[in-house]
Amino acid sequence: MARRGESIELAVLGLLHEGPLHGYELRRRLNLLLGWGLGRVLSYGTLYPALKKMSRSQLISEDTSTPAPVTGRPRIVYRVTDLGREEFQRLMSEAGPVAWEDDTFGIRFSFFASAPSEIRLRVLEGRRTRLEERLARARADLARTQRKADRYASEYHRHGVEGVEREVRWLSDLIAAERGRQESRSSPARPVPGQGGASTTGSPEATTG
Amino acid sequence: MARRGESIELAVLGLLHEGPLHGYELRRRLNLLLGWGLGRVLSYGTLYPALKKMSRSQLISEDTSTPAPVTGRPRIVYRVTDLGREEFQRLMSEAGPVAWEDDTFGIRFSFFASAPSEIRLRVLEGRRTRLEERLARARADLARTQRKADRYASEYHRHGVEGVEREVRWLSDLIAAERGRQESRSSPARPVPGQGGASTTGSPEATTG
DNA sequence: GTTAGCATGTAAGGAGTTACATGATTTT
DNA sequence: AAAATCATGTAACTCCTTACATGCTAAC
Repeated sequence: MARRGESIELAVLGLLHEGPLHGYELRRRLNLLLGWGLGRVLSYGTLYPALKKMSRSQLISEDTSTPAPVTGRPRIVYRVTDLGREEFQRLMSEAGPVAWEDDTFGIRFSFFASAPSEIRLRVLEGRRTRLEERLARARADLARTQRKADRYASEYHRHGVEGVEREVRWLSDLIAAERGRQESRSSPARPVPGQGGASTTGSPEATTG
Repeated sequence: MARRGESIELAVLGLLHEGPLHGYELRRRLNLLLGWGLGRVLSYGTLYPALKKMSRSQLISEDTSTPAPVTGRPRIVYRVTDLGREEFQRLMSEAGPVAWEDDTFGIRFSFFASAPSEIRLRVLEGRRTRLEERLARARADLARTQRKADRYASEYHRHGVEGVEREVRWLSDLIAAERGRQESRSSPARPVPGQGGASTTGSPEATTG
């Protein structure tokens, strides 16, 4: 399982929810958004074929009407279709392990504003549980191999474990905040900054499970 | 240029320095050693072809003499050759950017015990510089997009930056320890900080600006 | 007048995954 | 009797990267 391919798809869908974009700008945003921004960058060799594929499966539409402002070339502007919006909600609601994997979690989290609170909470809690399971295993490994493993190897292991512990604390804070927001639902004094762009408050499918 | 391909090669070479191993056991150690241990595991579809390739290029040798103890199958025991040892030292000494990439850094660090202090220091400092460059860029991005980015996206960004800052502090501690070890060469056996137990020094003040 | 940024793509290939194939032994 | 662990491999596939191809405009 653990489809990696969905990561770009989800990210593109999420970005296009805020408004239409062309490939070049999409890539720039993607690089900022994803871990790509730190170090690695997404190549055109990945992006453009992915866009073509999504276009073929009707998740997004191509619009060549607006000519490029800088160059004279037919700049292609992409928009989410209704099918794309459906798919986005489906992907965001995905409750299975895929939602807690390292690579897709970051993307999901970044687009939390476009998902209902129940789903946010479910993804956050699932992620935390997953990390705690890992921690248990990792700590067991550490204790078991500490005697024979050399200093550097076990120091690296220890550092990794500490990093996961830090993320668990972060998740716990977020979960608490999310719960607080859910409880005070009756008084919408502090809504999630939905950014106006996509006013698709209609039928978020809520929870599927 | 086979940048990523070196990670398994280096890890196998490093593990075999401690003694001969067969594929199955090698994979188990690799999973503990690398980030693979947390979550993902290395598949046989990667390992065995990689071993064959290394065998062809004389970095390791196959030994089918010892029969499998459990099954009757011809268990293949791998050993580092002299050429493999040379290659290992060469890879460990690699001062270029490859040595600071996320994926190869962890492996290099885990095998620091097999490298001289100068190389350890060089790799640690290179890594820290690289991370600090990233931080500068990431913080600039954060400041620039903070206005328009929504809460969740920027929170994720912030969390990532904080994680990198944490790693920089970790590296600085290690570098200081390494320098201390270099200066007092006559009296060795100064341990790497953090050996004594789970002393999580997570101070809440993490941001520097 | 050359570098940098805008803008869209294709071709070749690397690295790794899943699924498949085989079969023995130990544990449940 | 079934399941897990030991043990080695191959084939097909996916995702992504690098290098290439094209050409226009703004800035230095």
